[in-house]
Amino acid sequence: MRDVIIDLIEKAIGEAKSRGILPNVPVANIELERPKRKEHGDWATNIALLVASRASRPAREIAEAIVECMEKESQILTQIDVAGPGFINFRLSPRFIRRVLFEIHQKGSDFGKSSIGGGRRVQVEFVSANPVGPLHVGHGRWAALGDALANVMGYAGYKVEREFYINDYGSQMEKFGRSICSRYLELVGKEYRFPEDGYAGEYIKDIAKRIYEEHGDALAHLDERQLVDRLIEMEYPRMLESIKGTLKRMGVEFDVWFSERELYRRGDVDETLSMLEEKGEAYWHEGALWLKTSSYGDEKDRVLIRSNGEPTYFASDVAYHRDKMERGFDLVINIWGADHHGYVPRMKAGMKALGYDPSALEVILGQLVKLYRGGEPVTMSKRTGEIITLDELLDEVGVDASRYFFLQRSSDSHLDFDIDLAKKESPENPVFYVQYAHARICSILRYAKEVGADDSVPTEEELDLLSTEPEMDLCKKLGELEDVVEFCAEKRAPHRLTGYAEELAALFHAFYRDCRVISDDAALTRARIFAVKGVKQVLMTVLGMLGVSAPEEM
RNA sequence: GCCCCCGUAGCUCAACUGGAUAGAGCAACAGACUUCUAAUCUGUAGGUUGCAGGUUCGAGUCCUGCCGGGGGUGCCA
Repeated sequence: MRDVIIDLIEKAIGEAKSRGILPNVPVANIELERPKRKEHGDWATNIALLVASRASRPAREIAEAIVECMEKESQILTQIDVAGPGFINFRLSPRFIRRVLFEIHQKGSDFGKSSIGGGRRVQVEFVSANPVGPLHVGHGRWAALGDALANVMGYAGYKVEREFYINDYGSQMEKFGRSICSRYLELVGKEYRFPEDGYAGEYIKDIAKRIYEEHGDALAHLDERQLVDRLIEMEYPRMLESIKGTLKRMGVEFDVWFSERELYRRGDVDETLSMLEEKGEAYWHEGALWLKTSSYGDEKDRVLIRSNGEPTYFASDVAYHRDKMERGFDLVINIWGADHHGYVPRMKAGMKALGYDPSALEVILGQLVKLYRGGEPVTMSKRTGEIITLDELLDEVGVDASRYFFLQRSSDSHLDFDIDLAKKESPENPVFYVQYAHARICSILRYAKEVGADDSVPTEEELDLLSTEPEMDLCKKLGELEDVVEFCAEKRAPHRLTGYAEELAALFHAFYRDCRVISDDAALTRARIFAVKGVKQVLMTVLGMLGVSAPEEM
């Protein structure tokens, strides 16, 4: 659609130049946009304004010249106007607008797909929580975001893989083991100092209690090192399973669970580090191995191997990203919490040091989530007195509302999550508003079946009966899906999907009020059932990308 | 100190990356149920886009400097 009009404009400009009514100046890329105001038509371009400054002639004059030379394409366009300072506004023919319904009918769930991604292979790595504790609410936001982004990019023609990186190696694991060890020995009645930076959460005590119940004091004879290792090996897989369970419950499925240990086991870390050393990108200083990240835009060089011989998290991360690149992804997207923001230049520098294009790595930094209940911020769980876990939130407000709320805002602004609102089953709650539109459509279709209404595909002439404003608005909005998908994919901004869903739902509800679907007029009924089915399909598609269910009845 | 993000209606946010009269939802106020789901709809009101400059045909958007909020600035992850 867009391309067709752009093509017409290009031809018109060429024609105007050859007729000499347009000065022969270079013309920038033609941009078409959907005007905010209805009076400005269905599409508009500012090309005359851009040309005007180069040609030093009034923009309106340029615009007139372009319109003058435009073919009158009556099939698609009914009106071309010059407006305001020199915009050219296009109005689509009603028949063309309604045709979207045939397209939806034909393509089904493929309607809205775009090929803008060109089949490029993209990996989205997200959540990647340390398996040392339950997921918290912030992880929920990244889960919803990463999953929806992967969905929408898939729709936009990318080949997307979802990956979870498991930090099952190093100091976090050690801390986890020592924390449990301490709680366990406490139960056994042995003296053991709780690690200074250990995990203080109640869940650690629960784990220790369970171990005590299962094993009694049978483990207490082990020396500290053995015991900690034993506890790590026993408990981190369980924690990981529980994390997987929570994510699954949210409807998030990963293609790959990538283990940090595996990197070490395969020798990837050593190999990567010696490679960097050989290339002269890493050097030894004061007993530690440093990567020359400062020569690639980082503030200073970073340590890969500490002077105590232990590799840093950064070391395995460099190896990990090398592995990602070697797997042949064209683009790798990492979703990190905003507190990792200082880590971005370091990682990008790491990419350069390895010899990869740092623009193949994109990092989305997500801002934090604040929960509100009764207008008051909530930080702690009433039940446990600790940070609210994702599972608790899912218990309270459900998966649909959680996912929808997590996705409502741009990832780079703070999210205020109103628990009371998310639970409300009323139109103030956007999840219910959108889902209700879908349920209402299902109800209409059930009724249609009940009264034996003819729901066969209408002819184009019958579809012409959809001529009122609510009907046309609805069709126009349906036609925007592909644009929305492309925007969300290219800007990595799936939150715009929620806005689109709400707009579509609002137009449907307005249509519902003004246009009775099942009536005595068989042709009109056919046309309207067809329209309503189109809306249903698009709502399903959008809710599907958001990971929110589309209920048949509510 | 330096770096990054944010600041738009009472509240939560948009604004298609520089376009036309800055838009939605909620809350407020006034209306609409012989109806395919009123879990809905219609209307009214609400603004010096944090402040001050600058760039140009045109700025919420770009540049500079302030102010306020958040995050970062480890041989932590």
